[in-house]
Amino acid sequence: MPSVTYDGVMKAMAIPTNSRCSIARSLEVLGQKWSLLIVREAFRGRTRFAEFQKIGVPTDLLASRLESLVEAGILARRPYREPGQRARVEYVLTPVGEDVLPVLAALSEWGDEYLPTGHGPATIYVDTTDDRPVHLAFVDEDGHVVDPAKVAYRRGPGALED
Amino acid sequence: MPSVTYDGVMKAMAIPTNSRCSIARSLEVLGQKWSLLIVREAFRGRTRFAEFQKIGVPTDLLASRLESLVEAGILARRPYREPGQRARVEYVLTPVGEDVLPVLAALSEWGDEYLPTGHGPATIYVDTTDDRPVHLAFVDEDGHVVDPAKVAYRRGPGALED
DNA sequence: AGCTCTTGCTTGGTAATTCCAAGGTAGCAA
DNA sequence: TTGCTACCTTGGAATTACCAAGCAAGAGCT
Repeated sequence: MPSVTYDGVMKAMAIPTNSRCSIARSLEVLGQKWSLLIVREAFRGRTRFAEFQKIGVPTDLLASRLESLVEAGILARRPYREPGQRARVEYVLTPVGEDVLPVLAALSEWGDEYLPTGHGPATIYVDTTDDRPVHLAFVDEDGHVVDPAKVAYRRGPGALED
Repeated sequence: MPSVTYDGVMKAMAIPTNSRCSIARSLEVLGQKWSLLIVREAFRGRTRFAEFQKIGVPTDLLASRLESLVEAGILARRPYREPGQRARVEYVLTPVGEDVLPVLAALSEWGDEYLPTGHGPATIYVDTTDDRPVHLAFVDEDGHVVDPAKVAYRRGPGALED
């Protein structure tokens, strides 16, 4: 598993910003057009360039986004060779990439709630041990679910003035 | 509270896509540059144009994003008047907007984990009833926390053929 | 060897989006 | 009437995204 650091990503991507806000930092890699949809496809088991292409992303952007996602440690290039075929590379989720799932789930739940299609959710999240549906929630340190309306944003140790 | 529907948003925003994927639909409004950072500021209690400007968003984009967010029902325009001042409008989170918090929390937690600054998290999430920290987790229908590594993506009732 | 096919990208030109600096407007106070 | 402030517009340059076409490397076929 690659060691991914903020400075490392900034240096490699030549991004000038140095935001103290982790949302802003996350969005620098995940907030570009198509990035999260590519990660979504990776969660669906897609690994190859041609498979990712099916979602409609232009090929030049796909190449560029795959590079960024590999750079950020979300995807890893893995060589493979099918019998009688040439060696190729595929893109697989790393543990870092697997931890993006809550972001996808949060967007998914919000969209299903407030931008419904009338056909029901296209994707659901399940516990693979028993196939029962799960959903995102805020929990306290004891693992008890907390009413989201009671949850608020507070300044942490890394906050700057203002 | 405004009634926000997918078709309503699509019609109002003249967006041609009609994705079955709720992630893609959410990203049409929340995935534009600055949108989520503006919502983040709203959670920090910012309400006015000049306050939002401080995060560095160009004014023309800010005006445009505020309009989109109001259109999507995430923010609401509220007239106000300070003594001896003219009447103005401010932008406040609606219940729809408050439900975007898990998206911000998910991005925040991922960024703090994998793109750390070395100064600790700039923001934390707390239960306002007792000020204890909370975090996002997948829970099953009984409210029990599920190991995220065991959670997977499945096709739901609204999924199209592949 | 030569030809074709597929996958995984580049490249070149155009369209859309974002950025930046400047200006405009409405009301209030002097 | 002349500022002043908050909230935007506007024009134009820079960046980003899109689209069609092409290219390179290896495998299979003849």
